[in-house]
Amino acid sequence: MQIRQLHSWQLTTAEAIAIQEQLKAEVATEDTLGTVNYIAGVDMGFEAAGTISRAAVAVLSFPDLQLIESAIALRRTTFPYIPGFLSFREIPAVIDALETISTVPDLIICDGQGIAHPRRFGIACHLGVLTDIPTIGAAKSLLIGKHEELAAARGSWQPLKHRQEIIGAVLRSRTATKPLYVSVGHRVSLPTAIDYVLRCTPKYRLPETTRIADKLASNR
DNA sequence: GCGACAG
DNA sequence: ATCTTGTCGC
Repeated sequence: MQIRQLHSWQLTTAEAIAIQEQLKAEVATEDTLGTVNYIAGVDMGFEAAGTISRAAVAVLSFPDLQLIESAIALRRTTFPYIPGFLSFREIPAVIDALETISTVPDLIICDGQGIAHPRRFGIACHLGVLTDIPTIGAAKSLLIGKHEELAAARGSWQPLKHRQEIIGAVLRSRTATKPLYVSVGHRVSLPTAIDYVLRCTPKYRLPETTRIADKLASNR
């Protein structure tokens, strides 16, 4: 698939902030997804002391969650890890991998935040705006926001709030395990995002999509 | 100025 | 993310 090149990736943090502030206006928070037959998971791994980025994309059928196609892309790492700027470090290699797949996904679940971000433009939003494919942010830990205590049962969730705003949901994808931080990426509402994440976690805490992409990205 | 801080 | 073995618990 082809992905539009909206900007350079060789940036200072000040320039990155300007891009986030500009592109967040293109993020769609409502549902505009069609029939979902394929869901992709994307994840990153690093080699050579972090100098090489390894992106993995796994396209699974939905709702049966069977691996249909996968791709891996290696690329020199050019941006450091700075909380709030994850997309500038990971998306270049992810795009390389996405460009080689033939099964265009109807939905992408990202390993990181969507609008649950200081400027409401986490990696899931960024990838969504660039590809114009519906995306969901499903992170393993918190970036920003506060929430009430969460019940232990799978399926229970609490709104994640930041400055009077609901920016996502803290979701128990598996009973008695640490929750997932789910937020809107692009073209998917929060209730729909929660629903897809639950339907992609029939057995483990992490979505099957990211679990498979994770294995591909880590060489083992 | 002091902490918090996706992967 | 990555460095790393065994071990506790359902």
